[in-house]
Amino acid sequence: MFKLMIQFIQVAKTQNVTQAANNLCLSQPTLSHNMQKLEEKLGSKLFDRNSKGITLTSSGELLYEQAKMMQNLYENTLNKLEKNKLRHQTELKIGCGDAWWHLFIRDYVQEFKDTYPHSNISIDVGNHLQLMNLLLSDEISIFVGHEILGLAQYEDILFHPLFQCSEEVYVRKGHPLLEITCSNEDIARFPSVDLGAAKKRFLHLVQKQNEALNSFQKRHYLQEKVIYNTNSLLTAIDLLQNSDAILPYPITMRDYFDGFDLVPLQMKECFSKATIGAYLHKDKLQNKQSVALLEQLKELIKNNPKINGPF
DNA sequence: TTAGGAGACGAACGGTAGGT
DNA sequence: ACCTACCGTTCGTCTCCTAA
Repeated sequence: MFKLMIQFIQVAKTQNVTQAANNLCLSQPTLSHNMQKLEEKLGSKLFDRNSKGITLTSSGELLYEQAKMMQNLYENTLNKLEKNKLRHQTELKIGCGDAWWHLFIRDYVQEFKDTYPHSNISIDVGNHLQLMNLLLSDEISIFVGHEILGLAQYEDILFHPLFQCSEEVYVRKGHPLLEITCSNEDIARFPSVDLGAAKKRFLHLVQKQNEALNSFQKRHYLQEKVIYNTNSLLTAIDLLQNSDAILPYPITMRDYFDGFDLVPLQMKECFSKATIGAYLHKDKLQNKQSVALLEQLKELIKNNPKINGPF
């Protein structure tokens, strides 16, 4: 029926079956036959036929107006479907921790927006466990975060290392620890703000550093340790500003924290070093878009002065 | 694999206007 | 009145697709 309508529009437009047939790449008899079939299907006479050619009847005029509207609607629908397809084909679904958002993911998203202005963008910022859940349920196609041993040991997940990053310990201005050069034992006496996965890393580190202490001291310390648990960076900042709590966080966030009057402690030794990389499904490695995304991230890291060289 | 239907084509045909 | 050109219709045949 739709094909007949397209042919009808052409005939009505040219008021000439032969010319319309040429335009449609059909033979004139075929088109003539099809117009009769259309009249039969609709039960209305659409053309007045005479030796000079054809003219539209009032029913033909009415159908012509409606058919043009149908054609416009159809073309708009095709257009929208195409745009929708494109939006989903190029859709960016990425996850990261707050630190990596500020360090380079934000720049990547900006580039993506410029390249694909009509594409959907979905960014999840959170801790590793949340992001891993999103990755496993295909809500995001990739996420950037610390390497956590064991986290990528799911059968279908790969960790692709990108660079190494040192951590510092941030506190409010005027914090008592700012007067000294701190050891890990010094900072362990203060409450720590735990941003999701940071909790596990920190406890692991504290336990490791205290292996030399006797078991009584160790138990005593761990029991007394106060932890402010949150999954929001802004809440963590608020907690730091209004308490003596400490926050271990990547060195690349120093400028950002400075804007909130938070400063790093002077440490006797490097507090911690982590490998930062991209987690993605193994099967996504066959996907051109995912591979391109990984390459673009590597390029951004290479050109980012705040990152001390790629991994 | 095959039969039936749909769609397309070329050839032939019919009707009419305009020129001679 | 006849011829020619133009336009649409009808008919027979072929090809391709689909369902059994």
